[in-house]
Amino acid sequence: MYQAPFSIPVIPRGLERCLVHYVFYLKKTLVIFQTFQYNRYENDFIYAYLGGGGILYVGDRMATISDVAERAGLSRTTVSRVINQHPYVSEEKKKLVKQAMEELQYVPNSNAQKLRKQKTETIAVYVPRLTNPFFSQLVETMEEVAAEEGFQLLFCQTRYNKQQELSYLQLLRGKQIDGLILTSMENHWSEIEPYLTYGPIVLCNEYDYEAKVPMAHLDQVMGGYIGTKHLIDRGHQSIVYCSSEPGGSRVSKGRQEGYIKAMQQIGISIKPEWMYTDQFTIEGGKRLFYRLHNLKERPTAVFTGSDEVASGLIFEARKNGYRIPDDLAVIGFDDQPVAELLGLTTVKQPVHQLGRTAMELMVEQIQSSRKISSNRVELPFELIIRDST
Amino acid sequence: MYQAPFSIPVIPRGLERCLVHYVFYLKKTLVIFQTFQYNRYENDFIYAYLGGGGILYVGDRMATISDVAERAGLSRTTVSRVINQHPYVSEEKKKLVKQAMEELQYVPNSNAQKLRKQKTETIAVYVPRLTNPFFSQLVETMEEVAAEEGFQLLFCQTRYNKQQELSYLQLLRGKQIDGLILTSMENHWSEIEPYLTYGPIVLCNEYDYEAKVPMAHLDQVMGGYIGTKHLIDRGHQSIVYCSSEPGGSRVSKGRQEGYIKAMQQIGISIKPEWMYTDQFTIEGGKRLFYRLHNLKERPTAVFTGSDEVASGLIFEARKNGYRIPDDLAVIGFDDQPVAELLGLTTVKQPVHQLGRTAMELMVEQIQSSRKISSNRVELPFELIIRDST
DNA sequence: AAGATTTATGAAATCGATTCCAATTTAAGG
DNA sequence: CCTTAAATTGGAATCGATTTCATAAATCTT
Repeated sequence: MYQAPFSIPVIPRGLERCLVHYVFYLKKTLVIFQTFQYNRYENDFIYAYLGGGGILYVGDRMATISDVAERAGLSRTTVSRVINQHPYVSEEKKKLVKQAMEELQYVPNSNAQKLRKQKTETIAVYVPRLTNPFFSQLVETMEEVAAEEGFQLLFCQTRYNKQQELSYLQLLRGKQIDGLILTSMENHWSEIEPYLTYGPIVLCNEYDYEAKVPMAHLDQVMGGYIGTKHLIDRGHQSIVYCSSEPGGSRVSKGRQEGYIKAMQQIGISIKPEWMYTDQFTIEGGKRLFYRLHNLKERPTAVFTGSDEVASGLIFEARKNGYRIPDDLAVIGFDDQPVAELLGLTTVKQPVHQLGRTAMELMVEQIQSSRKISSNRVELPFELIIRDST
Repeated sequence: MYQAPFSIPVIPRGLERCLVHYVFYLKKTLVIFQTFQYNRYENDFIYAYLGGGGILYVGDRMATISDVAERAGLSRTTVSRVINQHPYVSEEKKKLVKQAMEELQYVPNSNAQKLRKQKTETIAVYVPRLTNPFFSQLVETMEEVAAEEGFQLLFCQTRYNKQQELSYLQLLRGKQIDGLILTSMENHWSEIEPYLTYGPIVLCNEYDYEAKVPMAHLDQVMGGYIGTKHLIDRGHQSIVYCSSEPGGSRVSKGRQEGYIKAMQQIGISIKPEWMYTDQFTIEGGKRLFYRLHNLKERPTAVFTGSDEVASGLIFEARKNGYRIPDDLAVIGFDDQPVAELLGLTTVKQPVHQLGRTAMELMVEQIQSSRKISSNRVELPFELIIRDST
């Protein structure tokens, strides 16, 4: 190993960074060797800069509460009291502190606050994927409500992945978030329940009657029923069901139950080739069309679990000369913006209300310390009839 | 004030919570008075429970690194080394530590880590609003890349609000995030630049040639030009321009510039009533239709700054008996999923690549300590011709 | 075999806030 | 004017981790 031909002074902590930055700024190469073993891995003093350009911002050390206290000639305690709006601080000192904060451009280090206060003012939202307009609307609303209430939103996509979902649950244990909203559930509730010890969980859209937690959702059985019933009322008998969500989600199970209920009510026995549960995108809708198209006995109507699937299906059907709804009636789900544009009959979900309610339940939960209630809010569906049925 | 008829023992910190929880569990009412004045506001000992029900989870105290150290019969330092995968820990002790962590279900408190390490592994993304599919796609991709790289995503909507945007910038100063990605900019760059001292900022979609920060964006002038040129090539002369973003954004300015360039190239002088800059939703597209419909001299083609506006416009036009593109040609922007469904000609933005590039630039920026480069990545547009022109 | 490295470990300091506890001053009550 | 309660203030402990610094044991070098 290279042996420096001169003795190297110990560089005080903090200074070494500045040195490197300065040399970087001068566009020179700097190599500092220090032989103390611990430097090797804990704070690597060996730097080499090998070219390039750009402007370097070496930030000043951020002002801390101690700086403010010193400048104001008061104790940290008093400054903290001003920050947190405690009573029992005289107007006079309050003004001194505020001025010092202003002058130093002081902003409290939120990690220190979180550590000490043991709360984070952050709520995580788990969504399978964001590009589904249903979920992006949900998240948009939730962010709005959270912001109103002074909370931040940590955003996670589970990508319909069980393992991903479980790994994100660790955020609760690591005290990184105050609470968790699940908009879908890949794992069984019993897998998730233990995490309640570490903080509140709220279900939104997704639901489970076993779970003793607040939830905002819709009666999916009713949703499936309403949609199917509408198709039946239009005179259809051979109706295909295609759900939007994979896995063992209650949501899709409920919808399917509603479909079956409606069909049985008029005494139609359901053929196995009428059930599809693996499509949940526009592309999925297109694929669905070809599957149906190739059936010996083609259905006359399709109940889809999302407007995305419905639009893909209609798109591909039209391309193949089908007239909608005469050759094939299609009903969607959600009432996404695209539904209006395409004249799609659909079962409307009150997304805004859903998101708002869930977030409000969460905030309430957090603010009422650790009391866990199982407040269940069920919102109504609405059938929007357009031209596709 | 109520005077307790007996002396009340001082309740040790920590126990009081448990007491309350236990009494709650028993569904009794408990009132604890303590007369020490400080309790009044700093930690309120006065509880009263007045009914209700539910299950109470009184979490165990979370295991800390000290607990792990004690159980393993080692020091905190060694445990920390195992957590952070430092070398110089013998296999034997490593196993001891891992076992202790397992047994205690230990998860490090991330706030303590952030405080000590002075980094948060969290990146904030500012988006004007999420329900615009362009932005939701962007965020989806960014979250994916961030997750790959081990970062979390804090999600903020600025709602096209200058003040909101500035207030969110404080997150950087409060060390709550390692970096910030802006997908739109309400404020002038000079307002934002000072915050660079506190951490890296990356521009995505939005851009500003003055800003010496990494950015991933598209040549919006070219985008505006390509779209307009296409309409001109189709034989149109009276072309209305409608941009998707309000405010002084470079993006819309650039696009407008491209439009003007294309028009001037063939010697058409632009009428003031051909320029609209305040519509950016489906509803906005509908409104736009009526404005155009009421003009004495109706245009034959419209260049819109987003597929949303374009679809609203087409929807309303068709409702009023227009044939597209014969009576009115419309070109969109973005190539959102809806464009294909509606057969909308559009200027496609490579959203995935845009989001991925921006996030990669950010991660690189964070990992290369504080070196600030002005790496600018410009991605290409693509014209997608369908049936609306 | 002596000196120089490398490996391995832990006690104590530190990150930047809040909370506890004690002490002092001011106001209210009788 | 004395007693009691309320209003102020600050020093030290604490939150739960990482990093510094010191020191000892094992391994190389020559």
